[in-house]
Amino acid sequence: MPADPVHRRFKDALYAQFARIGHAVSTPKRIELLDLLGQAERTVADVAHQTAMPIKNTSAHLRVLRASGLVETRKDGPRVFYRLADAQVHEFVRQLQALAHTRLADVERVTQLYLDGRDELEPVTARELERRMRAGDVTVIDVRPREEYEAGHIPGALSVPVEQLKRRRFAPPLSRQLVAYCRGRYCVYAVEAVRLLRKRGYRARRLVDGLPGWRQGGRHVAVGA
Amino acid sequence: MPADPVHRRFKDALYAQFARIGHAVSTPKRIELLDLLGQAERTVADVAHQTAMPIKNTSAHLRVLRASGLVETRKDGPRVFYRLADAQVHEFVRQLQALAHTRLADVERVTQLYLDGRDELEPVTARELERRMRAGDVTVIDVRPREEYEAGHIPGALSVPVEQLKRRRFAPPLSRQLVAYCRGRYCVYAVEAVRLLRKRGYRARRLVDGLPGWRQGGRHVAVGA
DNA sequence: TCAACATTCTATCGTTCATTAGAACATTAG
DNA sequence: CTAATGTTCTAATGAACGATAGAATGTTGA
Repeated sequence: MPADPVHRRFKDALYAQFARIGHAVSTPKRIELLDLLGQAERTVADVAHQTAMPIKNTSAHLRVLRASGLVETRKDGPRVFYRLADAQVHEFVRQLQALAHTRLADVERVTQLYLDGRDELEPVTARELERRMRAGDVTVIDVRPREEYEAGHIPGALSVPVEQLKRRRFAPPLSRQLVAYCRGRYCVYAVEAVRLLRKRGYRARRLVDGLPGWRQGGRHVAVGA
Repeated sequence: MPADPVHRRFKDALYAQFARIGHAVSTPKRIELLDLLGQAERTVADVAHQTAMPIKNTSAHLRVLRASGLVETRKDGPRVFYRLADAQVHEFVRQLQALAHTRLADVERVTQLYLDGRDELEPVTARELERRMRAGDVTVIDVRPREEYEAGHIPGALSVPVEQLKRRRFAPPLSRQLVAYCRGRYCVYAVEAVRLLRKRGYRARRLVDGLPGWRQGGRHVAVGA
């Protein structure tokens, strides 16, 4: 294989050029602008209004698009009209959107399958839960009776005793990932809670070994309401 | 025009999805990775080497590509193989490069700089090559690395990686007409090979647009050694 | 079980970039 | 000319991102 530095420099330069196009379509507002300009020639103020952006902002984006050669301008009096450079650009944007439609749908589906499949098989480890909580993509609920919660619980967890859960006192958005926990390995509250939540359409899992599992490894436990 | 906040939120969400694809191709190395993965399924270490990047770095980029659904993975033993998600991705990358080629004057300049007088090397069209091969008066050589040849090549072509060519491992009679090809329009292997062969007295030309150019039009591609 | 290897995860650093304010530049109307 | 309008330029800030080091994970073979 060519560790040839000349090849490398050439390739770097070449792909840097390609990336200029990619960069132009790497932001939502710019793609929306390209869509609008594909409809018809438009002024800055016009597209600014339609995209709900300040004019300055819009102007900056259009500048980037022009630097990448995707749009061209025409000046008429005080106004500047923008349009797509040619039909190939229109086709490119269209294909980008088609790709997003098919590929990202797949991503969602696969992710879902993966998560679901894993959910069936394995509860969450304390370690994994800790990581996910840091990432902020999971809500932890303590399904034991209130008193036990107050005596000690995972920091950040919500107190939602199973009784309340059954009465639907707890209704976060369906998109939210939930992790329930209770007393320990042989406590059925968490299992029941997970079953219930899944029936309602949530992605719910339970913490392995409950609160004791969390304590193991010296993790912090909060006390009080 | 709809200053309707619901419309706005919907549009923002929609274009944010599109931008995920755009973001994936907004950086030179990621486009280069997509090009490589379009040739054949590859391991992380493999593409890391070919793109002159540290493995960690490469892994991070591949992660982004996978999150956008453009590539997929397969695990075999300790190794992870990456490949394009489907043909649509290949086509998209191709179109991105074509767009860059036409829209960016700089692309032209850079290309000229490094591949001076490329057209003097008389590229052969796929159609013409096909005719000549049927007539049997030409030898086709694939100058890409062996793995890429095995992943797919023009039927009847010989695998002669440039390294071997330099070491004179390939020595047909001087009377033989040769056509070299590699990855595509921007691949320098074929150009280099043709120059080398001509210096040795052969009548050598290169296939325009390489293997992708052959594929276009639905021509058959052979797989294996 | 250990060791060796491939890859990914986590955290940090430095850079780039989107956003946005303020000033500047054109153009046209009066 | 001045004022009003439309647009761009310059600069500053904050968030996101790429690069990368170090630790962790997972897999294979001894």
